[in-house]
Amino acid sequence: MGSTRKNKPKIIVILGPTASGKSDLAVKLSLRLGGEVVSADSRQVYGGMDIGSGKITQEEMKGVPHHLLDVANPKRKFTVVRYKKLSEEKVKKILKKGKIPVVCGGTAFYIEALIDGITIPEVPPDWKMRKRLEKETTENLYAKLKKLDPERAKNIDKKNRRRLVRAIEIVEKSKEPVPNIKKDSPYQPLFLGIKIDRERLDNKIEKRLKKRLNQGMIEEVKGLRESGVSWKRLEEFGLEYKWVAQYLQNKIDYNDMYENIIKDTRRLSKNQMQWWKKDRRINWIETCKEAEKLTQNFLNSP
RNA sequence: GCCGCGGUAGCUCAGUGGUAGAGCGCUUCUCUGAAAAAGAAGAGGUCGUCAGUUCAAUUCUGACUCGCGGCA
Repeated sequence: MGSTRKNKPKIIVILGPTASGKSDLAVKLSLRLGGEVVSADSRQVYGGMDIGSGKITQEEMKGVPHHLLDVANPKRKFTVVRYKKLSEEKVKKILKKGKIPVVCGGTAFYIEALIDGITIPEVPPDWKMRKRLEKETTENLYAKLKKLDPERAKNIDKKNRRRLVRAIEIVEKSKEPVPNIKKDSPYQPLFLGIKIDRERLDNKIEKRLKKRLNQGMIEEVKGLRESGVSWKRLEEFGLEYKWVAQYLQNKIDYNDMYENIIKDTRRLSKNQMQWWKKDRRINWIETCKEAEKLTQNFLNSP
């Protein structure tokens, strides 16, 4: 394993909680070392969702190419598998040009799919089947899975309906048990995690929300609705889109919208950290200098 | 000053004559085509204070105290 590792292409990953300043760092590093940014953000893949998802602007890119932004239509569902496929293609192209891919984003699952090369069963979602299964009680779903695939039933979260439905879907469509998850990274990654204390992050979250509201975030959501994105769909995107959609439907007042966005964003940042805190590969950095130093050492090493 | 309503978990509030619950927050955790998604577990309360009735009071009674509203 150690010997093949050297042949793997180098890739840089910038991660961190929402509002921690990942995009800026990605641009800075890319300029310094000739990199191109591959976004890893489950909402920024959608066109038209700019302000609410905090998409980097043309100006902020400072000429650094950015990928995996605006590659999907918000009316349709985009999934990890699609992300994995598209991002792998982009990374390959960037490497071919002799540039360094800089993966940057807050969607841990997407990063894992790309960097760790996890295999996801080749069974596309069957929404009709899911709708049917949704009607069953959680206990029934679990019993059903236990019968179909006792192995998977052993370690699945028994009360998580969404997971149960997916597992049943895999078994029923593929006629085979859910395969064990496999991880096989095709890359040699350097993980840079942005370290920021709770209080400072909370301040940034609130400041950022105010900025987005000033930039016309509410108008953006209104525009999406007018272009045919349903309220239900908007609410699925969560956070800004969910609460602004409720506000626009007069379900909640402005203040509740504001507070709920703050609340959910804080919760999100905690959940993101939960995902990463056990990953020993991540270098937690506080300054740009540290990042540059680590990057340089990484690129100079064999 | 009088009348009314209220004081229960960090917050908003349920509730019961046999020492208590929910939602949110908080802590910890999971993660196999929705992942900013979907879930799990846990820690928090001498039920405003004092006294009375009672085998037993957070629950009934009284006084006090604090908050809110109304009348003076």
